[in-house]
Amino acid sequence: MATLRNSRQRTAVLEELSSRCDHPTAEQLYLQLKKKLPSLSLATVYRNLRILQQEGKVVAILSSDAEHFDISKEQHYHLTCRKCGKIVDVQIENSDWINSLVCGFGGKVEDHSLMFYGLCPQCCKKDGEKAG
Amino acid sequence: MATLRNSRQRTAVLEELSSRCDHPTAEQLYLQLKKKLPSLSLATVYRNLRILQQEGKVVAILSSDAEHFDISKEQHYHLTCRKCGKIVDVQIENSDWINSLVCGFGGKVEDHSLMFYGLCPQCCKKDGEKAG
DNA sequence: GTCACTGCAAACGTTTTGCAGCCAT
DNA sequence: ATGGCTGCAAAACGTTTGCAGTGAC
Repeated sequence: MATLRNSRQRTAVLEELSSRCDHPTAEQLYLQLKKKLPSLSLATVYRNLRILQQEGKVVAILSSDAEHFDISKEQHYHLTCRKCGKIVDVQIENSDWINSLVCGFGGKVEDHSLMFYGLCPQCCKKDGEKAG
Repeated sequence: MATLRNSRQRTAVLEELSSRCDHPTAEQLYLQLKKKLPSLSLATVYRNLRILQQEGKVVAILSSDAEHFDISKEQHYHLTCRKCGKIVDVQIENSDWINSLVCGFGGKVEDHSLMFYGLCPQCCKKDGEKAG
């Protein structure tokens, strides 16, 4: 791989992603960043996200609508709210253990990706109020 | 929802999917089915896959290349081989536990989707031969 | 006869790519 | 000055939709 340079755009993508706690799509990221870098192009956002992904600094979250992105901090997972559609972080106990749940398999399990579905804390609270 | 009819095309999609142990994309399914139903259209395959998905007879598998499909049999998971790209079935112990692994979360966990990554049995065997 | 379904083609939204010029090293 | 990077525009990709005609009930 060629030696990477530090472009203002790549730095901005990584900083913006680090400062947000939602998990934006490339376009959401682009719309926000365009306010500070008006000449920014969506293609540049995509290119940098792919580069940062290869570097291991960013992880992609597959979703049925579009790909979402997250900075890769310590091990954690995501839950997609079936009501408001938001993707929120969740913590898990014993995540190391998940790969070893696979049984009777002749191959090799190295990694996994896990998405939860349900209600985010906000929507869950609203649901409780309505029911109560 | 309107009353469903039994079309030759929908039956064929479900049968083909049941008879295969790989997890084809809509297009792979289409190419195979076109041999028996030459007038078949890719749009019809997509439409029927969505209908069967809503009926709960088919499940979609999100992947970075394209959506893959599987008949919904008893609970099982998938592993994507990082060498040959195939998606293979894996069995898991105690899959009911997975939702309850989430801790300190104010929302509600109802479901999850889990994809493993590693080597399929075939590629794992080849790797062993090369190393040994 | 009704209306769910089909094939076709065109449209859609997301992501990638080719290119000429730009800017960090 | 090299060549990784940018913006732009066009293309490519997987998937969906509108429509007129067809076929299951």
